[in-house]
Amino acid sequence: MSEYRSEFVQTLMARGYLHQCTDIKGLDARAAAGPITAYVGFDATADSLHIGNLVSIMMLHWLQKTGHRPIVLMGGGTTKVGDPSGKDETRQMLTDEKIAANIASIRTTFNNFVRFGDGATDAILVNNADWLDALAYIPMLRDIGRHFTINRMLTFDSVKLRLEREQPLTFLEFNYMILQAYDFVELARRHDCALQMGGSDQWGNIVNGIDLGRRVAEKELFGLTTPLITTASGAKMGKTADGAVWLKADRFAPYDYWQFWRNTEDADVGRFLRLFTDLPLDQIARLEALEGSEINDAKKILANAATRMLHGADAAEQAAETAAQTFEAGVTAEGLPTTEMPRDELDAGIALFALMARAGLATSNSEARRLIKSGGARVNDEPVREETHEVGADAINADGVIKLSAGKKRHALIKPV
RNA sequence: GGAGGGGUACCCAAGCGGUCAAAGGGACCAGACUGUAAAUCUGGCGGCUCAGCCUUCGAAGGUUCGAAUCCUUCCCCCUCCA
Repeated sequence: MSEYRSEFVQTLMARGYLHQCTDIKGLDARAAAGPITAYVGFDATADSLHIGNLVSIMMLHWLQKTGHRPIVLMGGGTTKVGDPSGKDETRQMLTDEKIAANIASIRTTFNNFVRFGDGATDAILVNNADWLDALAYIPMLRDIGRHFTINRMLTFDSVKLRLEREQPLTFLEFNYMILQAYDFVELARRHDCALQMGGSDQWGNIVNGIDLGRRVAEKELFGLTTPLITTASGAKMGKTADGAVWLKADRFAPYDYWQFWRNTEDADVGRFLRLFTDLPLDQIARLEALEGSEINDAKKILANAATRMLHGADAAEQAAETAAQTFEAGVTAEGLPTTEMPRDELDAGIALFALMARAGLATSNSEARRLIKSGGARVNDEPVREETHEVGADAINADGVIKLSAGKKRHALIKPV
């Protein structure tokens, strides 16, 4: 039924990963003819990727699953330069040590999405600092720089925006697009990489790489971008009460990650199942068709599958179990975020608002007071409206902890030690 | 270089001597309704053991009993002219 022959392109189309492609027919033909190598570049400005990177990561997953070889490109070199896209101001400089530490931290995220190794379609992870750091200035200018006109570089949004606002754009940052283009050429030479994938904001940079590849390496390269994922209500995905949805467990716990998916809007369930899980399409079609409260089952499956992909089966199961106990059985679940507290401090008694803040359910004592006053606070599932309510050792429940709740969804445990 | 306009809380944006911890909207939090959904309605939305106090309206000074509001200097943005 599909007009495409390669399983890779068919999958991209069917699951909704494709936004733009430089030559979809050509890419399809290449992928149908045999294994291709493709890459996605990731920034090393933080020690964790976030949910905005997930679509790209999933594309690498499908790439491999449909018989091709993924390259994870860590931007160890380009991070030193700083992508000016979408940034009003020059980004602060990171030290080499910090960048190296970030890369080391990020790389573990990929373990569950792609298989690394030495086989023909095994994924590899490379750092563009390996070649960018060693570039010699004059040869670089002569070999690469001559293919870029300032006229064209000035038309790029990332540059234009800065200039229009009279915000400084340093020569360093101005070079970013050249380096990213060069990355593609280098990967084509070293690893016979033929395709770059990325978010829709990367289109311009990707096209640059393709042009450069044709000129200096005489290779035919392809590029494709993924759509920007928003929720059905139009909000940008991944904003929560306290910031971004991170992919590293120490920044965003697996339980919270599971909850994030569990709370997906009805209208997004099918789309998210296709994008963020590896469940078969026919199963997704059935789940998507569920109506009314039955769609909650689909959301649990989404949460399980998405959490499993990132954090593994055990973590997913545990999160699901914690959620089932908390929301369905109404018992105290061990898996909730737990804060330890010295026993003697608890014996002395502490005001509820201070305890809520300490447990991370409010960012300040004032916020905790408001929360309690507005009726959102519970101690061991009993509503408490008095902000200065003393909590002491007598509040320790049968499970040996104190369960605090902020609203219906956020829970935390205080554990005496 | 000349002439105007402007910088207000997470974001947009009112206020232009006291009644301003600062209108309104968005985001966010809680309550109601539900299905741990959306939409809707209600309340909240600087900090502090909080009927009170403390710190905020680009920065620093000043006038005044009293300043986000007036004056001085400085920094930054926008528009038009050259």
